[in-house]
Amino acid sequence: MSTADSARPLRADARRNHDRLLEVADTVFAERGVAATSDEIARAAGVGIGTVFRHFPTKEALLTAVYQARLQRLAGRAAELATADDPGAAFFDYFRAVVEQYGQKAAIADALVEAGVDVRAEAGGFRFRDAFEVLLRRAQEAGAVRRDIGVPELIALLVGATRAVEHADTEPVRARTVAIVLDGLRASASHA
Amino acid sequence: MSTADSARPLRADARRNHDRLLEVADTVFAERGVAATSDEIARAAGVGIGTVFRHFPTKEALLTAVYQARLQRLAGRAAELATADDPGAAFFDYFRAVVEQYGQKAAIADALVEAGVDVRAEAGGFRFRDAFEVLLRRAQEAGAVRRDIGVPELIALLVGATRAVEHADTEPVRARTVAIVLDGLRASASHA
Amino acid sequence: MSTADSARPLRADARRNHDRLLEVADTVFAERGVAATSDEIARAAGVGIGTVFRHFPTKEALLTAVYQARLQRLAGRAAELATADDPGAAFFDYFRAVVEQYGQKAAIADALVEAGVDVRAEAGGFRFRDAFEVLLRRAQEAGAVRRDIGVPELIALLVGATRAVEHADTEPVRARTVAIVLDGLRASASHA
Amino acid sequence: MSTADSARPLRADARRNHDRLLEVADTVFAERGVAATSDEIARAAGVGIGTVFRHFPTKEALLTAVYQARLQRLAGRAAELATADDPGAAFFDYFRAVVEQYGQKAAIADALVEAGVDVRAEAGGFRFRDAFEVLLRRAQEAGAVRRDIGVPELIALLVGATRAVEHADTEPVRARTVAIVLDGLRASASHA
DNA sequence: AATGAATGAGTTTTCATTCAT
DNA sequence: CATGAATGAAAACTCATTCAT
Repeated sequence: MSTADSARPLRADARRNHDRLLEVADTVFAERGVAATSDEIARAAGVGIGTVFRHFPTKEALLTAVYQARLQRLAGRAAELATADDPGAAFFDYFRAVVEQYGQKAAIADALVEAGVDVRAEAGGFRFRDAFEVLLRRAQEAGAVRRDIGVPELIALLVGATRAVEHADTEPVRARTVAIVLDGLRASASHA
Repeated sequence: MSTADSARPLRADARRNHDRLLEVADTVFAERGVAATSDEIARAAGVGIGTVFRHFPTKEALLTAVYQARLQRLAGRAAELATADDPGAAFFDYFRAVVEQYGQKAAIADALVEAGVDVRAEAGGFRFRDAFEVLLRRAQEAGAVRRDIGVPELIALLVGATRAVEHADTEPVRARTVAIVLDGLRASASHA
Repeated sequence: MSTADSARPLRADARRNHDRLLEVADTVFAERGVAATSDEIARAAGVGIGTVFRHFPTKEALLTAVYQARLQRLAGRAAELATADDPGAAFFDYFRAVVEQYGQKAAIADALVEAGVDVRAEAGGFRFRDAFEVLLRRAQEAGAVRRDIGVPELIALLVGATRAVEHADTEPVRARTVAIVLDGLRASASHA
Repeated sequence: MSTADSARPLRADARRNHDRLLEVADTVFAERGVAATSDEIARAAGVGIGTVFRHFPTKEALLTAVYQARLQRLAGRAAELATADDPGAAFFDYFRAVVEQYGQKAAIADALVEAGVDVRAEAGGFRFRDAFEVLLRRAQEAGAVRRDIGVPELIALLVGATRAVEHADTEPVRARTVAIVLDGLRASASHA
C-alpha cells in the first residue's frame, strides 16, 4: 500500500517514516507553498532534518515524490471509473474532481517545471496518463468528447484549469470557469 | 511614450536606466524564471546592483513593476481592437494573442501570488480589466461569445490557458489546447 | 558552571559552541568594537557563519547575550562581597573592580541603546541590580556611602566612570578620575 | 562668525552651505545617532548628497567637524566665564552646563574613538582644553576645587558624566548623579 | 559649484545539504 | 538508522563614495 515501488526491503519504521514524510510534505507544500523549508517539513513530521534527507536525497526529490504520489492517487481514481456505465459522465466527473481537488492548492507542478524537471516524463506519470487515456477514449467512442484531441491536450487543459480555478475567487466563478473548459471538450457538430 | 507614467521627473539617464531595467527584467524573468537574482538582472542590464535597488527598492517591487508593464501593454492592444469591425474575431484574436505572447514565459503572476501581492488589485490591472471587458461585451452582443460569463471568468481562463500552453510541448498540441478553450467560450445553443 | 542557564538541553557540542561563541564575541566586541561583523566572530571562534546564527538568530541577539553574560559575571562577584566584614570597603572595591574590568573595553551597552534595546530591562540585569543594591545598602548603613542615592544613580555612575576611564590615557589619570567619583559617593557632613 | 578657519576664500553660497551642513549634521547626529546616513543629512539640509561630500570629503570628516564645532562653542562659553567673580561657582556652573547640553544627545566622541580618531588631539580641542584649564585653575586657587587634578581628569569626568546622565532616566536621578561628581571635585579636608 | 544617479564592496540572514554523535 | 548541529554558498539589501550632467 506504500507509495514506493523500489524493491528495497526497508525496515518497518523506516517505511513508516517514508510514508509519513510524504503525507506531511504534501500538506505542508499545499498549505505554505513549495518554498516551505525542509526544516519545516521535518518539524511537522516530528522527525529530524537528517531523516528527511535520508529518505529523499534532495528537496527536489521530495517534491517529485509528492507529485508522483498525487498522480498515483489520481490514477487510482481513474481506474475505478474506467468501467463506468456512462463513459461521458465518467470522463467529465473525473476532470472536475481532479480540478476540484487541486484547484486551491499550491502548484507543485510549477515548482518542478521551474526546477527543470520534466514532469511529463516522471515514472509515476505514465500510469496516470494511461488511466486517463482510457477514460478519454471511451468518452470519445461514446460520442461525448470531441475526437480531435488526445492525452497531451488533456493534461495541458487539466493543468490550466487547475490554475484558472486558483485565480478565481468565488465559487460561482470557479464553477463557470470549469464549465467553459468542459464545454470546449464536448463533441459538437463542428468537430465531431 | 515610455512605459512608466509615475510622475517622477527623472534625469534622462535615470529614466533610461529605469526603462532599460524593466525591459531586461522582463526578459530575464521570462527566460530564467522569477527566481532569477537581482544580480543577474543587474549584470544583464549592464548596471551595478545598487542601481537596481535604487529604482526598485525590493525584488518584489521589481517583479510587480514588470507585471504591471505587461498588463499595460496588453491593455493597449485591447484598446486598439475595441473598435474592430468584427467583435467576435477581435475577441478571439486577442485571447489567442495574449496566450501566445505569454504562453511560453514564466508565470510572473504566480510569483506575486506566492509573495502575497494581490495581482488583481494592482493599479495597472484595472486598465487591463476594463479594456478586456469592452472586447468581451462587444463580442457577446455580436452573438459570438456566450452570455453567461464576465471578466472574472475570462481572466481566470486567460491565466489557465497560458499555463496550459506552457505544459504543451508541440505546436499542434498548443493550438488544439487553445482551440478547446475558445470553443468553450463560443455562444452555442445551450447557453446563448 | 556554564554561562547560559536557559533551560535548553543542548547536545554537548552545541553547548560548547554556544559558550565558546559567547566568549569569543565578548573578546572580539571588546577589541574591535561592536561594529565587528558576525563573520569576524565566526572566524575567530573557528566555526561557520551559520553556526553563529543558529545560536543567536540576529546580531542584536548576540550582542544582548554578551552583555547579559557580563552582567551576570558582575552580579556573581557582587554576591560574593555581600557578606564582607567591611561593607564600605566591599562597596568601593567592587565599584573599582567593575570599572577596571570594563574601563578599557568597548561599550556594549551603548550599542544596545542605539539599537533600541532597553538594557536596564534585560532579565540578566535584575540580578545584577539586586546584587549591587545589597552592597550599596550595607555600605550606607555602615556610614560609608551617602544616603541620598540609590541604585539608579549608581548604575549611571558606573556607566559614566567606565566611560571616563576609557577617555583617560595614563594609569595615574585613570586612578584619579575614579577616585573623584568614589569621593563623591562617600558620606560627608553635607549629606550624611 | 563661521566655523571654518581654513584660509580658503569661499564663495558666499558655498560657505553658507558649509555652515548649514554643520548645523544640520549636529542635529541629525544628535537625534538619530551617528549611524545616520549621509543621505539623511543631505536631505535634512536640503542639498544633494554630492554637496555634502564636496564640503566634507568623508563621513568621518563631517563627524569630526561637528565635534570640533561643539568643542568650539563650549570653549567660547568657558572664555566668557573666565573672568567671573566667583571662580568656584563659574567652574561648577560650567561643568553642569556642558553636561546638561550634551547629556541627552548621542555620543559623538564615541563614534570618533571607534573610528580611530583621537579626539583629544583635534585642533579645535586645544582651545577648549585651554579655556577649560583657566576655569579649573582659578577654581583651585580659590579653594573651591581639589588641587590633585588637572585637565585630563576633568575631560574624562566630563565625558563620563555626560554618559552617566544619558543612562539616568528621570530628572532627579540625573541631578543627583551630576551632584555626586561635582562633590567629588570639591576641595575637602582630605585632599585640599 | 551643485546635483543626484551609479557604483559595488560589505553585511546580515536563510537554507539545502553534510556529518559527527 | 535517527538526530540535529555545523556548514557555507547564495541572496537581498545598504551606504559611503565617485562622477557624469
